[in-house]
Amino acid sequence: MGRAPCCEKMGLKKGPWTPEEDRILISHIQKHGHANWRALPKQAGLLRCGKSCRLRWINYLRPDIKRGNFSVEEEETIIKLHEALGNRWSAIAARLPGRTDNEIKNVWHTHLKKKLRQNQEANSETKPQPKRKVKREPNITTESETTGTVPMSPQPSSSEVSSITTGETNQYMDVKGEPIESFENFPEIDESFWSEALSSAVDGNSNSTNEIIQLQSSFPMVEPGYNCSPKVVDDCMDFWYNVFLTTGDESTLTPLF
DNA sequence: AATCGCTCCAACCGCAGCCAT
DNA sequence: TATGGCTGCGGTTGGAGCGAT
Repeated sequence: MGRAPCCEKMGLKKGPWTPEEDRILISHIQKHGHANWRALPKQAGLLRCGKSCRLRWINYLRPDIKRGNFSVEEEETIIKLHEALGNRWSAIAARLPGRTDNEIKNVWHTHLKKKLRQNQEANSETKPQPKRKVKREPNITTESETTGTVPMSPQPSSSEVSSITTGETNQYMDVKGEPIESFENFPEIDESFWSEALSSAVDGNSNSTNEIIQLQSSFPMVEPGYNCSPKVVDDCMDFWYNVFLTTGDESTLTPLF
């Protein structure tokens, strides 16, 4: 795929915007809108690339931008949403009116990550591990801090899978109570399904949550055993728990019990 | 007053995905 | 189906600001 020439090759300006450039950009967008970012700087008479104009507008000049420090409520919302959605800054920003993805990303890296780590350290010293394991995004763990990699939907660890076994024997049972030796023929679900479903559920898209409900009714979890793979069961439970974390609606926890 | 080190944030870079042809 | 153009997104960086020494 061909790439557009970069600003320098085109003789365009980079770096901080001047008040005059801001004024020109605002004035042009107010008069003509921003249907075509690539054509905009030329039309407006700015020596900037479209990308730079778009970023300046979205992150700084837009009239609905909320300036100033984040409130405690906003920070808590970001933490909850990040736990549920991972590094999907634009998705998080969509739920915080007046805040941009760039701003949220910055506040996460400068304040919240640190704050969360301190909380986790404090909790691990004082509290025993909860029985119900919450799937956390790996970028808030010590490991990802060092690697910097952020997979969206981490595979459950062996300990997570074993959390739904029949206790001390570590043996999975089928609906008849017979031991399951292999999950080879059990249905599996693509990881992206869950992240998509969670986004939709949080957005209030009932079609998506209906899909999960149908999935659960196909694979009941309240039987003496499970007739789907442990991973599907675990993902179902994590899905509802993440919806609860994001929406705060306790009724979403009902399918867990 | 000068320097150093750290924090914060605006802006850039490169890639992925969508859409038109 | 393949290709090219464009936008949007997430990761990263550079430098201004500020406090400590």
